[in-house]
Amino acid sequence: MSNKIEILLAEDDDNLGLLLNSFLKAKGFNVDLARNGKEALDKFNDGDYQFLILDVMMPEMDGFTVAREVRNIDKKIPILFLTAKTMKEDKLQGFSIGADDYLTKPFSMEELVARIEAILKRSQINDSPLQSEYKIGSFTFDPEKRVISIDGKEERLTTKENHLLKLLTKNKNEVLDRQAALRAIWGDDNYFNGRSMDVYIAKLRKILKQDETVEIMNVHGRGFKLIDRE
Amino acid sequence: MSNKIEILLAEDDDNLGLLLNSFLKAKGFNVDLARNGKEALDKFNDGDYQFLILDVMMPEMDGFTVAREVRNIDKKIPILFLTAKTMKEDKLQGFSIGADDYLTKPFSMEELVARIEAILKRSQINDSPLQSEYKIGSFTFDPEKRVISIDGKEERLTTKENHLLKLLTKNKNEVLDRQAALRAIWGDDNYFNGRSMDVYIAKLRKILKQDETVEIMNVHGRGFKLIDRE
DNA sequence: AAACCCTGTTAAAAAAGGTTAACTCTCAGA
DNA sequence: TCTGAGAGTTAACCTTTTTTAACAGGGTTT
Repeated sequence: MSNKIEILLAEDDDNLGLLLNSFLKAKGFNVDLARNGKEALDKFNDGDYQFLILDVMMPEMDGFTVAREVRNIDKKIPILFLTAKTMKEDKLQGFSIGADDYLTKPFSMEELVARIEAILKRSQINDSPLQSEYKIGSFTFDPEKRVISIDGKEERLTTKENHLLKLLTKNKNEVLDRQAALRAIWGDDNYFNGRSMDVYIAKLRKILKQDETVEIMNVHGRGFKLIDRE
Repeated sequence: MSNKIEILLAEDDDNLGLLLNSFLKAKGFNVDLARNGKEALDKFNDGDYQFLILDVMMPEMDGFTVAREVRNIDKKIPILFLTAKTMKEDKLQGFSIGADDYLTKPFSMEELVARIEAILKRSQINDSPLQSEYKIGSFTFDPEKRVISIDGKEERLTTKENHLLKLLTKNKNEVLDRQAALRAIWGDDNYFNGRSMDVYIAKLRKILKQDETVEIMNVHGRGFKLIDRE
């Protein structure tokens, strides 16, 4: 774990992809390259990125679709779109999804970096998620280590427990959409995965019971809300 | 839950949005940023804000429309509009909807804060809803916790019960418009949702029966009125 | 007062969620 | 290779929440 910004770059054109990759790395970012939308989404769900650069046109899943999925579970992460087209409609669609910026190919490397830094400057001021540890009531939760601790006692979390708690935590005091969580963790929101998730909610509740000010509340038909009255 | 003023800021221009967001946070407000009108309305219906700042021109749903919907269920919450245009007509329309103030872009951050504080000073004098708890007769209702209590006895409310009671409470001793409530809670005011709401009214009445001075009264063809003779 | 729409209430059905335990699978260590 | 622990899923059963149905009144209008 360095303290560098983790960027997820989704670009299907290998020439451009690798070029951007090495350039951004040289500029001091940590870059992870995905070659299509599906891969990008998978990586996002697994990892813990601070920035997304998405090509709009990609095989498997286009950039907008990726962004929509991402926005369901993370309202704040900056997203920058790359597109070959100048189309206004695309632009509008992008912004309505919650794009932070937009770059039309071809563009210069310097311009890209400038945009990234501008966005980071704006967004970093308030919420700097540059730490891998989160506070939940008097718990400390480290999704990287997959450990939650209270009063010095550490508890190891399983992959699924960890992932679910991470999503809840990112959406602390807001509703985590049920379907979105299922797609992010299980990849599919069928009936059985739903039941499985409920089982994990029960497990997490058992852990969180140690602090009265913390609670996972159900919002019927919508999802769950991690409440922290600390 | 802090004791800061909760501001809902609806602004589609990310540059301005994030700038305002961080500036207002620095000034000691709690700010929630919505990127379009629809999102703003959803957040408003979910949350519990004390102040609205609405950009007039936004995708999905413009600021005026948001304000109209909001005013249907909350007559008092201060609304400040932001607009790029100097148009008098807009201004008039804004005020006719019930705007408390109006700011034309570009404006200075200081000016915005000054206006906000002026409005708050005016409105706070009468009703200070700076607590998340409401009094209804001898009940205490906490919509955040989804709990209503009397004589030390707590009762948990379901999502729908809670939402409906919250709307009634915000409109205590005033008529809560039927259609408006349906749109806010169910998203749609069709026949069945209407009947469903009536069922919830019955449930709430059963709870509120414990205090003689409290009553949910029907206003034929218009809606319901939570009466508190305390 | 007849017709019509709106509301009140209760019960039943349906959908969603909570919990526990059994079952399956995988993978590491004997 | 066998065994057992740990992780995850499925099953079963139960409770809660929400919707729909059914029936009974009220209020309004003509």
